[in-house]
Amino acid sequence: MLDFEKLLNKSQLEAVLQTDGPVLVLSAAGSGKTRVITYRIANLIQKGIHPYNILAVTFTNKAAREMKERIFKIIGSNANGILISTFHSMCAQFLRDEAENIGLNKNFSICDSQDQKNIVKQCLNKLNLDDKKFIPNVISSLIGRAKDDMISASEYRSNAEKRGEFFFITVGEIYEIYQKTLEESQNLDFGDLQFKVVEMLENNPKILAKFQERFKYIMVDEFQDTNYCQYLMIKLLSGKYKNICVVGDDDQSIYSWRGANVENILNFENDFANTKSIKLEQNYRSTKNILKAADKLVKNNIERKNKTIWTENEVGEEIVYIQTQSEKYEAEFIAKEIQKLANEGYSLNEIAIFYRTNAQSRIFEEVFRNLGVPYILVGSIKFYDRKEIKDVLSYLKVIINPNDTINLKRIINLPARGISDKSIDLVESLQKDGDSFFDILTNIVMGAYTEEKVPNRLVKSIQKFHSMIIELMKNANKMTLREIINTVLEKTGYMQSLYEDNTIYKDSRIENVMELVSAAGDFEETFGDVSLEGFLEHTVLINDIDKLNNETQKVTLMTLHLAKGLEFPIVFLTGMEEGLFPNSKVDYDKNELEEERRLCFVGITRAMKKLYCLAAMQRKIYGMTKMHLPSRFLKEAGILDDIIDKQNNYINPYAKFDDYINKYDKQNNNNHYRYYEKGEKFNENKVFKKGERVKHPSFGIGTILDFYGRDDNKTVYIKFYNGIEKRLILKYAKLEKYISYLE
DNA sequence: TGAATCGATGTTTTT
DNA sequence: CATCGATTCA
Repeated sequence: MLDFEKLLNKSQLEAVLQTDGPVLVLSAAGSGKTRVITYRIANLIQKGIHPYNILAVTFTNKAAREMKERIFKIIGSNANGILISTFHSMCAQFLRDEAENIGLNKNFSICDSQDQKNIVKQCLNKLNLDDKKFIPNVISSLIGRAKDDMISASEYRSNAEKRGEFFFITVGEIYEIYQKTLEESQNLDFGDLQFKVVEMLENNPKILAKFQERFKYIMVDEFQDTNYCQYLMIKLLSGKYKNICVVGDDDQSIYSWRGANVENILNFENDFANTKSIKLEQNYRSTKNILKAADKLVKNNIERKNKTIWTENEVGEEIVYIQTQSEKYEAEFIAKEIQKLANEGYSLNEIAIFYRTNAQSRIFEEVFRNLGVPYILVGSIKFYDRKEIKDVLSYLKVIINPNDTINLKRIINLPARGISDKSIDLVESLQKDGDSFFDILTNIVMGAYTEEKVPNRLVKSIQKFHSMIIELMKNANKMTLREIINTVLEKTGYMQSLYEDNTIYKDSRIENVMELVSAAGDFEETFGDVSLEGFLEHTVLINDIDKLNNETQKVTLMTLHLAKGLEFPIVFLTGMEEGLFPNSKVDYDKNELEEERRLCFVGITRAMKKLYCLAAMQRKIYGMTKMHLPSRFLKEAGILDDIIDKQNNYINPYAKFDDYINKYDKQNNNNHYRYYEKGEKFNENKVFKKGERVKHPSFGIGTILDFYGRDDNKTVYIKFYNGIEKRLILKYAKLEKYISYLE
């Protein structure tokens, strides 16, 4: 028996023991919510609840896996049968289990956001719409949001018609065709997985009753990130026994642009009668200094549940703020600092570097590679998103389900086998109701059409392709995953085409495809699942971060979004600049600034011992060098004061942004660090460069003409405004940079 | 059909 | 700056 009273603090204990009825756990960052969830599950099982009746939902596979590991560590095989899963994997599983009862093909494919975008593009073509006006990215995200909100295509359209909004009426039309395309190809997108489950539960009382009976106890992690559809699902599933425990933190809601609805957590008590609310406010992760900054920052948000976050941890080190000349020196500074930290005894996997946008990772990779800092980059281009991987996966999907037209069309002429886009159009024109694309191919092969309708040459090409697919389908049953993939690579000529490819991608593509084969092998070993279906589902629903393991001696690089749920002793928050973070693309009027601020809060609260905040004065964005002021968040968090001294003609960066930008000397690109720490003046500079204007306490303002010597003897040659030219020992000269914005 | 070139475009992205 | 996609050219 576990002694919960010893293992948990008062509120944690309360949350663990309160097993029945709706429970809302508001857990501040680092307050041990995973601990609560795992012990709560342990408690349920100890009380005699069968694990089969327990469901725990998370958002990432990593979180799910960690939770499983921790539970099995605590109570071992007693936990067998428990369902700990992400919303999406869980839904995919439900749908496959119930496929027959709801008229779904059990072998449906799941398409990712890239596929979604491509399908939208196809729909635009069909409807003859301008993709400048109806940007595929925007449309697919609108469709995604609609599904999150449980709005079907027809509803979407009729809603728009009621409002008389032309743009959205058209979006509705696209949505309708998009949905038809998916259905015909027996594909589900991420939104569908959940939408269909809710639909299934709403329309089939028997199925609903079965699920309700099974999941007597339900727990949801990161509840602030749930969307309306997920919320409904949870409400339905817990409808009978009402043993629903949700855990979340409204201050860490950073996915509203993905349909997450903070209201779900804010209104939980109103929506579930007799909710027991528990607050976890003691932080076990960070030092007082770090926590103070995070708390100070997030208090600037108006829309939040009021809570105090506190810790008994040590005060710890001051937060370090560094401003560098450019993004390159930002990276170099960090590299050197990492070296220092490593010498102090920190291991590299204790260090993380966060940034707002993926583009920022590039310079870190470059600098770290040059300086030999081992790093692991999480996110950005995901392995399974790569073209060559998607190609091979498309083949596999077609082998499982030849009616998957979306993927069939993707690979039918890849490598080229004489079935061009025109040929595809021709084949489609022969389509009759109920026929899939593959059915028509079969008909053509069977000789159902005359030479006039389908030219002989095309029939031959299609025959070859068709028999190849049939052959692969037959063999797939008898082979291991690895063998299947290897056979596909060989028989389809795809591997051959990679070798014949003479672009710069050749080597990496071959390498990646090999990697896929070994990933399939790993999958067989780890999951003991040898089914192709299982592997394919894994490839769509898994994310890079899921593979992140803490064993490797490498520094972690990732976006702030990916950082949620993780913790590191040392954290570097980079690119803390106005325009970048908060990002200038967010709509400040639509509360999106508050979400940026929460993102910053998430970043700060990842740090356990030491936090560095970095900003670059200038940064290349899309090839253009732009000047940036330090982020307002630094000021809000009390990390950076009003550092610009008005007496010295320096303006307050938070007051006159444009002035500062316009008048900054853009020629400035000498190679030195230019940084100052908290409390120091903006003009703190030990290094000067030729042509720069300086201010001397007695001689006044002048221009640097040249330098002589080095180190302590370094002499500077200055021509002052009153005509006097002087040679001065730099070390003793008490020079300041002189930058006037008032001229 | 494939290479080549031009030009538009670029916030974050659990699944 | 770098990438992707569409159009054009061979």
